[in-house]
Amino acid sequence: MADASQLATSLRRGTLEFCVLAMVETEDRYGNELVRRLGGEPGLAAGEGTIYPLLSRLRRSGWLESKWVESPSGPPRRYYGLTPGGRSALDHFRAEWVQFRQTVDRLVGTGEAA
Amino acid sequence: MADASQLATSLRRGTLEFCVLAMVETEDRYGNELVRRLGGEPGLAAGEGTIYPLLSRLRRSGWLESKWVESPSGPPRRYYGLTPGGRSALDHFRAEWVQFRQTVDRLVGTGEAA
DNA sequence: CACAGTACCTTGCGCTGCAAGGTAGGTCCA
DNA sequence: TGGACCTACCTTGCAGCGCAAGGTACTGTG
Repeated sequence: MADASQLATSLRRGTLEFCVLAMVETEDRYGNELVRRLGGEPGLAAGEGTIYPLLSRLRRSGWLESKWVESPSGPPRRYYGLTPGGRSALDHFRAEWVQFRQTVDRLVGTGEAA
Repeated sequence: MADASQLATSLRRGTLEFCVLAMVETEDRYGNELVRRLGGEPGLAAGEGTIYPLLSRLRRSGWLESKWVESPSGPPRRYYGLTPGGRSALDHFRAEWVQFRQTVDRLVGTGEAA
């Protein structure tokens, strides 16, 4: 039911989309680039089958906008950028995340007050 | 898609079960008690429809054990306690959580190190 | 006895992450 | 030219979890 990989998967839920928003906050990025970058993040690695549907959802939600850009070598890329709505959603998440993190730290005790 | 309540719901995913494990770590507790206690935790409030199936899953996983205890007033209660397997799962989660939390903090930037 | 309160559980749904499969354009080299 | 390989995009079907809503049963009170 919840072995090591399942654990990481469950933790990702609901957080991944905001990590993606944060990654395109300062600079436009394209799908495959995000897959590679997330692959290097411990606990957040996600494949194409996760990222592409996620990007589509965020686009439909009006949080991301995209534009096609020719690649210097290879097929064209769809670059994603943050919309004003996406920025405010990200800000909202940041506030919620801080509170959530504190609650979990206090409840499960990260080991400092055991 | 992901408004305020949806956001909190998604964050809960995968974390709630370990918060429950932590809550019965030092003392046996029963279902309704856990529902009430979680109700007071910001970002973790969960109803009966969430907690009871969760407790059943944890029991089937061998992480929790339960015993029926007569109540001084009202129907009997099913008290839950941590098994050795549950304790090791909780320890595993603690390690995973710290890493995950750090990754998210770094990626989305909680504002302190922006 | 009816009613309210406590405590347990189940059903059906929606959302999300994922593995697997599929399309198409570009590059390289023989 | 043609085939192999890479890049980059997207879709389908499945599984798990949280949840609202609905349901059962026991206890105490007026």
